[in-house]
Amino acid sequence: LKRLGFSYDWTKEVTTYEPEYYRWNQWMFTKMYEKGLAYKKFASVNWCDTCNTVLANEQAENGICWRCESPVLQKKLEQWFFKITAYADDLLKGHDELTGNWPEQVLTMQKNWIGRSTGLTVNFKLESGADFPIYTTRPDTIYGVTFMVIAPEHPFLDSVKDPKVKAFIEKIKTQSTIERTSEDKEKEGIDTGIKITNPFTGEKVPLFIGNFVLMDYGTGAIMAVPAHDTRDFAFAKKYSIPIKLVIDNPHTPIDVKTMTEAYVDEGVCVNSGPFNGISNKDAIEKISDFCEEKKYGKREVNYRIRDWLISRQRYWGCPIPMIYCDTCGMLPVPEKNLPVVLPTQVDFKGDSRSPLIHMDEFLKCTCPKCGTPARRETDTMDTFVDSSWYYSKFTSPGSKEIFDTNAINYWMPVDQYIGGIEHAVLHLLYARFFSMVMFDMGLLKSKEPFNRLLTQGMVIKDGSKMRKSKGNTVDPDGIIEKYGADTVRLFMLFASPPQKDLDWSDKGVEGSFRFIMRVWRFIHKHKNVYIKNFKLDGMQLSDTLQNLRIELHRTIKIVTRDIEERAQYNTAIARMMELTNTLYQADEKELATTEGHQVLSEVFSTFIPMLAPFVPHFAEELWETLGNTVSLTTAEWPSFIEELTKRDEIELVFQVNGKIREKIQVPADISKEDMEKMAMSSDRIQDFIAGKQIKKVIAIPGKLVNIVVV
RNA sequence: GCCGAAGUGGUGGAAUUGGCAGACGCAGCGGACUCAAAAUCCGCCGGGGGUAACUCCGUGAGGGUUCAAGUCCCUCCUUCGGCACCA
Repeated sequence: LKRLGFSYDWTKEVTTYEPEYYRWNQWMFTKMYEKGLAYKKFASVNWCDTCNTVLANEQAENGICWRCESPVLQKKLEQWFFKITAYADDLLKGHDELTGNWPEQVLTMQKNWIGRSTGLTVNFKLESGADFPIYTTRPDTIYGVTFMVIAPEHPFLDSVKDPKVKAFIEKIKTQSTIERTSEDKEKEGIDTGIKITNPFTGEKVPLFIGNFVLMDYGTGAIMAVPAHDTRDFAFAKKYSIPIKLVIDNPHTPIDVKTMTEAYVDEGVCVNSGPFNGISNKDAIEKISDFCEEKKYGKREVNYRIRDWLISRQRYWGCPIPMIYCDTCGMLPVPEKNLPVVLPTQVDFKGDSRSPLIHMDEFLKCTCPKCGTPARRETDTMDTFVDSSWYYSKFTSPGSKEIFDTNAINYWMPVDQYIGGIEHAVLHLLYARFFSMVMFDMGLLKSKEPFNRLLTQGMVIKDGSKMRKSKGNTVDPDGIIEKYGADTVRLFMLFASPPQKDLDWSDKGVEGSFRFIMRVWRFIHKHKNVYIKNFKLDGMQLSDTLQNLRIELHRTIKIVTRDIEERAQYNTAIARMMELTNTLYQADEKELATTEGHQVLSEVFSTFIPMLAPFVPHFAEELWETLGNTVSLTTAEWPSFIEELTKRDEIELVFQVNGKIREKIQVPADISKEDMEKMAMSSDRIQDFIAGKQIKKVIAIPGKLVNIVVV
């Protein structure tokens, strides 16, 4: 990083493994515990056997551990969670603010991950008269229910006696996540013999256990409408369950007997009691109203996102600051006793458990309430907790409180954040959640942590992402040795826009080196003409010099926009290469005049600062060569004169029927009428329109004239 | 299956709101300089036809809108990414 000349402010460095940093993790945790945003629950969780720890949903990618790529199992364990679901709506609403400044792709991924759906929770009835609640987003199909399905893990099934049913439940429970969600997942189920009553129709339908119903979404049980749901249809066919049509295709009526797949499109309600004849779209609202009036159930919002499981059975991490007392129960460590320091003198026993469990000096403590012996929580926090708020700690790394108020209000939110797309539903979601929690605690003045986000592409080498663990990295030292650090910087920025993936190749690195050397030679050749306080006001310039000035100001404008607004550095560099080409093509005799010296002085005093962010060492050296004594790092970014970004003459294009037939040079301020006249009087245009009828003439000022003939 | 992004010369990639497709590089070809080479400077560089002026075609494929489409709309193909029994 140092050889490449990156400008980090190391006085703001923070280190997440230092107790002085992670004490604030613990402080945040206790605050969140007080607010009910951190809680412990016994739940089925993702477990990685290789890492010997649980994982968050976001970290169990397709049933594979994100760190070691081994299959994830489900285990029932008591674990700590952050209640990110309480912020699901805020996280979604915040997207409005981010639209345009965050890549659409990231917003979409987060939106899908949060997975908000609106529907109806309906209480079906057991024979005992007790409620059997289900969740549906398709109230319009409720008259078509022919069976019900419940998740194998559902506690409702604990009382089931039938040995065949019990055996089925055990079989499904032992399957791994991958087995249960594999590609050729066959829907499997068994009839419990229990009958459930549909409050809308009074019909009694069988209750099945199904491997495809998820315990932790909705109520863990569903109503099944085979006529209008693909999964229900397949299940009904397999177990010979009746199918009842309640939405008909208004164009070609459906015959239930000959149906080969569920009808999932829009249509008209049939067999639906009072709702017959209306469109199913209207029926969604009408049936929901009816349901609420009759007190069968109520409208509800559900989310796909799960609470963030943050406990880890890893030793290396920030200890969760909780104490267990036999008399007082579970208590957070009081603020004055923070941080709970992770012991670094540890003895790894070689078993799968955290060494903290064997360390009495860590484990044993006194209850902060009653003073009797108690023990500490031995789980540590997910490392993603550290990175969920570090950006705000950068504002005041040494502060006694979590943040220095003035500093945090000055710096936050982050103007420009940069990261990989792989963090779309991991770090970027967690960081937004934390930022919102900190906002609600009054720590931050903005809800969103990052105003603008740029997701840079991956660097690909030999077909896969360049990474240390793959061993396909390219060391820049070789190229630095040969061409210098600035060439490496320039080349990488010039190769492609930062958002795009880049297939690494050093082909073309010569071009960047050549450009730098071209600039070097030109400036050294003319360094003696440089006037510090040049004065171009009121000077009459020759066409060549005026043109050079215009090119300069256009370049400043474009480069400024490419950096500030577009983050497209390759085109900024291309533009500076063009300016260099113009300099080389300028008449040496004209450059040697007094006016020429003035113009060159303007060029040098703006071009070099423009180069500085790309090639800082090189620019600094040239700057000094010109006799400047103050470093470029404190120089102002060059400004441009808008008037000088406009050319006096422009090239006008004449088209006949959309095809270019002639190009001519005209004054830039030519009127629309004159443009048309010139086009009409052109000999070449006349050749093309002679004897034809002119239908239309389109003139776009400053651009072209198109004559439409038939 | 659903959602999203992308597809432009030999090659990396350009192209404000629809307005000259291929900027700027790399590779290649030619010229100048040199005893020669390197470096440098200058020029050419999508395809077909034509001696030439010029002309026709061309942004994954096929349609459409428009005076005008790489850009907008529809259908499809390919690649990459995300979600994936979410009821």
